[in-house]
Amino acid sequence: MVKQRTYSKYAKEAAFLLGQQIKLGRKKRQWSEQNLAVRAGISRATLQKIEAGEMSPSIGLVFEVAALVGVPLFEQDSRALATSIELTQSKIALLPKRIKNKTKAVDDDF
Amino acid sequence: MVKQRTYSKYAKEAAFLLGQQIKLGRKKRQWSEQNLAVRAGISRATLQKIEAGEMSPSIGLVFEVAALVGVPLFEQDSRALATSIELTQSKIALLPKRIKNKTKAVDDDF
DNA sequence: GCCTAATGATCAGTATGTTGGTCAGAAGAG
DNA sequence: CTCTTCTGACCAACATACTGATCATTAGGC
Repeated sequence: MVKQRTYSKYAKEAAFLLGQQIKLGRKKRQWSEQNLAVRAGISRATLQKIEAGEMSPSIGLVFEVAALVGVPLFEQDSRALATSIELTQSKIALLPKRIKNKTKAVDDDF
Repeated sequence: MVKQRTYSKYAKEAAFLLGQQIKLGRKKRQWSEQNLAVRAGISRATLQKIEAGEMSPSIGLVFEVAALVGVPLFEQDSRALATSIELTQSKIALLPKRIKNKTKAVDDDF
């Protein structure tokens, strides 16, 4: 039995772009797939899925590989991540702890 | 038997930040966990892992949820993704198709 | 204060990811 | 041209994610 999950175009493109950037980063470092796979502690088969931009690999493995080849996640400066986390958490703290049954779209957006 | 995989600090922070941003985006839209889970077509248990920034969920589910609540992935402008993909692919095309056994770090970086 | 529903947590079963192996084809070095 | 090994693709076995359910706690509407 198949589950046949569907993904939005945006999510698919983002995953694909991330995979391409990882492949680019690997090549710039002149690492073979096998080489990078060993460094990341994963199998070559999984690395191939990641670079192909498939949706199935775990986010942990993808981010780990991205970090290894120097693909910037969110922030250009890696030290800025912690700052962004704090900022985001403080924003969450300003909102009510629970959402009551509104289902209305307020959409303040970012 | 446990596998006990380890992740770099950078990868863990990135995943955590993404989870926090998703939680923030959900609250801004005043959607309950259940509400967002249904929209994304996933279980609430999985959504909780995603928002907690755990490394195990698949990148497809994480990106899909992020897209739903409007968290920007890579580019602020969602239309820019396709452009970035092309740009990255053209960069890859400039590099040799195969990496020969060097293992040297050239590190052109980004 | 009461009552409803959101959240946080855990569980067993099923679906799926991940691995290690293998194979064919071909790019690149000499 | 020759030889090495990188890449792309596929497989069965095992590890793990995902689900749907349930329970306790408690925030927030009235």
